[in-house]
Amino acid sequence: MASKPEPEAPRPLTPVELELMQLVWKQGEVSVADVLAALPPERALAYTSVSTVLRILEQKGVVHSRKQGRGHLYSAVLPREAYEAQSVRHLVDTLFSGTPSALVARLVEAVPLAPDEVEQIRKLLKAKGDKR
Amino acid sequence: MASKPEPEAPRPLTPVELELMQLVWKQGEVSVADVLAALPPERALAYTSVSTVLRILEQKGVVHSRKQGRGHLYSAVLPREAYEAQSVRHLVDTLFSGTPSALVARLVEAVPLAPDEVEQIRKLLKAKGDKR
DNA sequence: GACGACCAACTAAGGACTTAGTAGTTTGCT
DNA sequence: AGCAAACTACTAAGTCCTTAGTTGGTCGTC
Repeated sequence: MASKPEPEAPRPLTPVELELMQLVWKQGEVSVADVLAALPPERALAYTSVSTVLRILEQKGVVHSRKQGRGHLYSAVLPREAYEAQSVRHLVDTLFSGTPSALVARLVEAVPLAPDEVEQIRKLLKAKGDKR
Repeated sequence: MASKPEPEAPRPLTPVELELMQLVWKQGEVSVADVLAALPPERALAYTSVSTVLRILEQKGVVHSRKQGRGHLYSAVLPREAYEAQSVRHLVDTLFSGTPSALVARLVEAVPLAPDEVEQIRKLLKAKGDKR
């Protein structure tokens, strides 16, 4: 059978995994050294730690690696947008009983919104509203 | 000094903790048996497991307990709205570089929005926009 | 062809999370 | 007062997460 490739348990990324993924998403294809260099100076992880986390991310199917010279180059399999979508959905489902407007309600009251942010959101809705 | 009561490390709730908190928030003041009874039938946790998690939540300062008859009654210290706000802020900060509209953009494209949901959100924005 | 630098895989240790058992205490009832 | 049921605190086992060391392989250079 095996008709569907199985989205393979979209488990949320752990904090460190997310931290490194941010850099992978930003840079496209990276070596361990690249990631290490891109980390803020106060975040002094060991080379082997970064290497281990990247390997775990590969096991989880979040990144892919190809051999290059001495080492490997890692690149994202899971696009950033997909992970963002998955995270938002998860939050709506677990905390806002599946009601997106409840999330937005909390957002506008809990986060200081600049006027242009409000305008931005309004445009998004307009586009959505018109499209149906 | 001790001028501020310290929001005492708003660490995110773990999955089980959140699951039980949903029931505490819904029911107001609950015993272990209440929580156990409110769990869906397919979620067969042992009495002692629920008891343990509630005790942990108390240690973390998320709930408060008072003695009542044989056992304890637990009630939320952290209001649901506060936790919702904290969660949304966390998501905006970690994944959307502090840009709320980016979250909403992802939301409207990733979650199927009913027309009245769109209308709901629009009203929220209107209220916000007018207020400034 | 050997050496030094770089790199990956394995391993490990400490902590947190989940689940639940055991043992001992409290309570209500007879 | 004594017993059974209910309840709590302690404890523990298994898993995952985070961090990093060790070991052994690979590559470019002399």
